[in-house]
Amino acid sequence: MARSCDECGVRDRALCASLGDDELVTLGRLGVQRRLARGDTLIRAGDPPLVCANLQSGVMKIATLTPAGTESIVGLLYPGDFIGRPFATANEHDVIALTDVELCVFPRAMFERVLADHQRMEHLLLQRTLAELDRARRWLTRMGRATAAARVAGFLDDMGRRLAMPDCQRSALAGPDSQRSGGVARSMAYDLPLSRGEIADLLGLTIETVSRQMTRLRAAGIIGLPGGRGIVINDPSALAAAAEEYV
Amino acid sequence: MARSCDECGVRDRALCASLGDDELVTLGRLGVQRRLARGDTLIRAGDPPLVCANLQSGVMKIATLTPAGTESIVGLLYPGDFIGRPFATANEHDVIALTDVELCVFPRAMFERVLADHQRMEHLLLQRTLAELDRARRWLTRMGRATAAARVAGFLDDMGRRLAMPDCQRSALAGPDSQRSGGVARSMAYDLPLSRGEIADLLGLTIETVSRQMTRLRAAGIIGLPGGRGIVINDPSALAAAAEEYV
DNA sequence: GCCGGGCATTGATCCCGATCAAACCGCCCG
DNA sequence: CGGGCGGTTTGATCGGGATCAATGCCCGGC
Repeated sequence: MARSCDECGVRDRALCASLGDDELVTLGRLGVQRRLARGDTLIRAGDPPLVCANLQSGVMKIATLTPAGTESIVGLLYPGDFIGRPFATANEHDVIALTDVELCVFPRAMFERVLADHQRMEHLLLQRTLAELDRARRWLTRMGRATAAARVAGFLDDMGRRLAMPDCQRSALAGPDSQRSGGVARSMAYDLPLSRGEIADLLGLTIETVSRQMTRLRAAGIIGLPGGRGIVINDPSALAAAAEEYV
Repeated sequence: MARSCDECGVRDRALCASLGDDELVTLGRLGVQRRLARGDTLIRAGDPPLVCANLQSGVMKIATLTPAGTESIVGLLYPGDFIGRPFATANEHDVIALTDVELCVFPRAMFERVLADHQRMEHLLLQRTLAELDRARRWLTRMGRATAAARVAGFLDDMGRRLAMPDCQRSALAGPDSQRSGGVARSMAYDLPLSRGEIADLLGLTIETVSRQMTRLRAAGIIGLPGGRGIVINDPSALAAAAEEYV
């Protein structure tokens, strides 16, 4: 666990990238390092928003309990991502660790003051939030019209791309063992941070359907399932194509 | 159509609410008033983002064409809403008029400069974007797990609430003929700005299913369908309850 | 009036994914 | 080594919503 911001693995990827070294010292004093174990809850829906945070390592989920009691996952958080809902009166969603995670946590009121004082940081947060909104809306069209096969393929594709990004290399997960080179997607392997049940919650499917679609993709030679949560993407372009199967 | 910002119906509801009267004059010179007819496209997915705008009256949709060619609607825009995607290199979605609309349009680069100069406006945009993200995520859980009945009920409920808000009173739509008073929801009537097909695109259903669910709600006495696009909500609390039918 | 076209409703049937049910597979612990 | 337990896979059946098809309704043009 990083002692100071200098050692922070996401120093130039998180919102803090908008700060100079001197400002960072000030912010560093406000934030406290925290570890959460897999399954721990950082933020609970309905509670007043007490904290904001930067995710340093691991993966978290943004989720809600539906009236029927099943959980719906509406987003995932990766290293470097900002967590929390400044300016709100209540949290809309739970934020829960999918793996063991490391966080840099700030009291919300204090964080809002920092935002007001550092226009570049507020600006960066705006850009990210706009991008996140686009991403949520892309997800929305997938939830609206994609078949079960396309949802699973799209999920595996997205996850592969995300975990291939540099800031996930040093995370608790097994790193991808190969990379995209020269625009051509090469095969890669990684461990899913989610259980089958969580994937089902994310995709609006059941565990059984997720499992069946995965075995279909394996039977087609597109992916390998070495056991546990391991995934091998043998044919990334076929996977991407499978993700386009819309109604 | 308003000649100046003073006459603008959404002056204190749009992003401009963050500006003083003097600043408003400057901004007013940058913006140009535009009318669009029902069905006209303001922004096309894939194009570089040339414009931002404030919606003054009418309703618009944010939509994408799926690989299969059907349209998926990922959001609606009402009077006072901000339109556009500053800081992006390409538009992710189409923005299309559902009714005749009035807009106040700005060149994007110019609008970005205004944001940089007016921290309060950028702040307001951030707050709205965060709220919009929450709304998109709430929608996401509905798309993931709600039954067809709950989707339709939820849509009618949301639309009723939105059109009951003050800034829609003077729009091209028939205004609601009664209001919620003292926290108790009263019956109301309005005209839907969307066709059955558009509702289907929004909810990830087919036209036939939307139609059937509406007749079910009418048969239950919860709503009335006076013809055309008219909607009468007889029993708002029953409608809200029907919107909670999740898997 | 009468026709024609666009949208909405209603009906019949089909199919994908949910549900119910039963193995199967590590993995930890005795 | 056996047994139990959580998670995953596989199988059989069911049902909600899609699909295919026909009819109805409204409105505008002539």
